[in-house]
Amino acid sequence: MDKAGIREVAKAAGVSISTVSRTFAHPEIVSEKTRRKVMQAADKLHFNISRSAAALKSGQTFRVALLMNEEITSWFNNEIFAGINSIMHEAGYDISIFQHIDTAETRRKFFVEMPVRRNVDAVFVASFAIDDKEVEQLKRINVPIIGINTPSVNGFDASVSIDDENGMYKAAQHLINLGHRHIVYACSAASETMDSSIDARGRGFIRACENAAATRPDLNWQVLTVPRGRDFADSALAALLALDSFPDAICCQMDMMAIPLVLKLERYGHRTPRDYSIIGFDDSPYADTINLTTMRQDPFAMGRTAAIKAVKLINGEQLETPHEIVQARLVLRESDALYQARK
Amino acid sequence: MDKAGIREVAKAAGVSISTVSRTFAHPEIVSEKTRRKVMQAADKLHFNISRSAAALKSGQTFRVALLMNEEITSWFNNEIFAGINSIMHEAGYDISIFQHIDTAETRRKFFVEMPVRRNVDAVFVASFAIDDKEVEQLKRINVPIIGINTPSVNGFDASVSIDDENGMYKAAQHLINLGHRHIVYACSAASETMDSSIDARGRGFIRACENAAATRPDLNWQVLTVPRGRDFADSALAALLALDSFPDAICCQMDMMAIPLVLKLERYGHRTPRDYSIIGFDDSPYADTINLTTMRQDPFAMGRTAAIKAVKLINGEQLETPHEIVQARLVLRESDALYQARK
DNA sequence: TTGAAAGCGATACCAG
DNA sequence: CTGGTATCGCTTTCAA
Repeated sequence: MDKAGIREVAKAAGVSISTVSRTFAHPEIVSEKTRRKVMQAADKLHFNISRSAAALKSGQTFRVALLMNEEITSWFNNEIFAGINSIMHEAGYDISIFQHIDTAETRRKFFVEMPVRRNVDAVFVASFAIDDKEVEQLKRINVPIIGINTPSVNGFDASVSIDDENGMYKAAQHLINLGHRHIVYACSAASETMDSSIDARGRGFIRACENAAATRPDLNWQVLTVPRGRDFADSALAALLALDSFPDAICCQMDMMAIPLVLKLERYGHRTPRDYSIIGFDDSPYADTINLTTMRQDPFAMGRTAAIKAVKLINGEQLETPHEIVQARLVLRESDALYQARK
Repeated sequence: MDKAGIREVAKAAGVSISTVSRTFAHPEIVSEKTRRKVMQAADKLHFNISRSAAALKSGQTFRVALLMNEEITSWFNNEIFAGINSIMHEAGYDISIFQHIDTAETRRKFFVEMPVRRNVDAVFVASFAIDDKEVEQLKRINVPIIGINTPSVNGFDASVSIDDENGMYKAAQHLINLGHRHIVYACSAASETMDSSIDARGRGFIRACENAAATRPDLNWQVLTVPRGRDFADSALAALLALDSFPDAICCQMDMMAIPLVLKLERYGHRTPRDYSIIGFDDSPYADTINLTTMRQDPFAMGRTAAIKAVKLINGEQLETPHEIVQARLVLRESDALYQARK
């Protein structure tokens, strides 16, 4: 019943619609008196400005896309999203989320459909690589493309990534420096359909171990890969317990691997740091509660950084440093100790 | 350089813009041949339809608002959001998130600003109460208002809520049935500025205990309230350890209270279920990992349910059951056991 | 089945 | 500082 149009407000206030428009868009160039009149009328009529109309005129959509592999309910994705939103919401943008861009089918669907059906002012790609053809398709919509933790930065207008390789290198090095002899890297298998940024962590581990092996011939290290999926941690637990000898150090691809391991290994007589050292990656919830030594990254901050870049790009500004790399930081807690031979 | 307009597509395809529009909006009423021509031209020109223009015409904004107290990074809010998004995204809507509507100031700001600046087709209110005046203000924007876990359903067009009171009643009753003598309810203080749905849990606990006390005069129960904030779990831990006698059962307001407690109490010699029973509420991450008995709720499903209602409401449909209440379910794991007198 | 034309609601340029 | 007016890109009768 109440269609609070700009016109009726104009009429009620006794001014033109141009003036009403100005009152909202550029209040400073409208006379104090007129402004008050308009505002009063607007209030009385429960007038809301139409974003769609404003968007149409301006050519912007005030909407950005966020592409991610897996679900938004994962710790990482959620933090990224919250970080992006903390900037974009203030700036007047909403976020359109595209989840599970992780199978050939959903990817195809996305890259065909999204440019046509959704309109966005920028697109964020989180944690996975898109190939050249896909970049090409995205470019058609002619808006900035910002990468977050993308394995390659090719075709992106801006990006912020954590140095996964080096982060895990440091984690492994820490374990090596503690004197450990038998180190295993526990990780879930890489996806076959996509190149995920997390895969670089394994390479960091291997590099550290290979380096060390040169001067430490007694160093025994191995990569233990378990299938992806809901219970990758249980799979790793089982695989670990089935080893010829239990390792004295475990390097985990992520905290979500490490946390269940320290909790459950205890039931099998392996207690950290008494019996083995373990290190995680992420510093995600409960890492501090269980005193897990881990590599900290701050995806919320990365989301913010990416969003700030996006806003600048949208506004046509140039970026000083379009591509940023951040380092993970070792946070020492109590799941690691100097190597001691088992009695 | 490339302004892929509907007009140039029309020209390129040799048809009118009406036909181009129809090809996208109602493909079925366009002849096969024409449709192909149009699609081809559209492809070639990298044409993307403008949502803003479509929205303007249709009167919809294809955007909904989600109001929540606290942050979206909490487990509950994140699940709710993911649930809503799983439906709304498919239906073509994006979600505008308003966080921290939890102080007098932010609330005022929100209720004044959002109706004016943002346009939405529906608004979701998650986990807190809004007062009559605020409902009034929301109603001005004249769109459906859907509540999720709102203490009152007053003024809402639809809602889905968990029965917090009864859920916690059941949790407490379970502990009582186990024969426990000394039960404490560990919770963080209610917010002073808002009525949160979670507050009902405490009432459920109290009701169960008062009931039981009638026939069980030896039952010793108490409510242990700690300040809200980052380290409420540590506060509770300290408070628990400072009690005259350690309880034989702990009933927790939520898993995020229970999980750190079981983990940390162990260091002080209290092990569950050997020394005490403990029950959580939520069934949130790691509850299963540590074998926590808890009351399960499914916020993702609640988000979906709410979203489905919203879509119907937006489309002018009537709801069979606008207001739904769901029950939490006891999931038995291994943090509870029959009461046994301490040696 | 297709085309012409009238808006949807705001913006901004150009006069006054 | 304020008022007309063309315009943004699409949707939707109404005719043909």
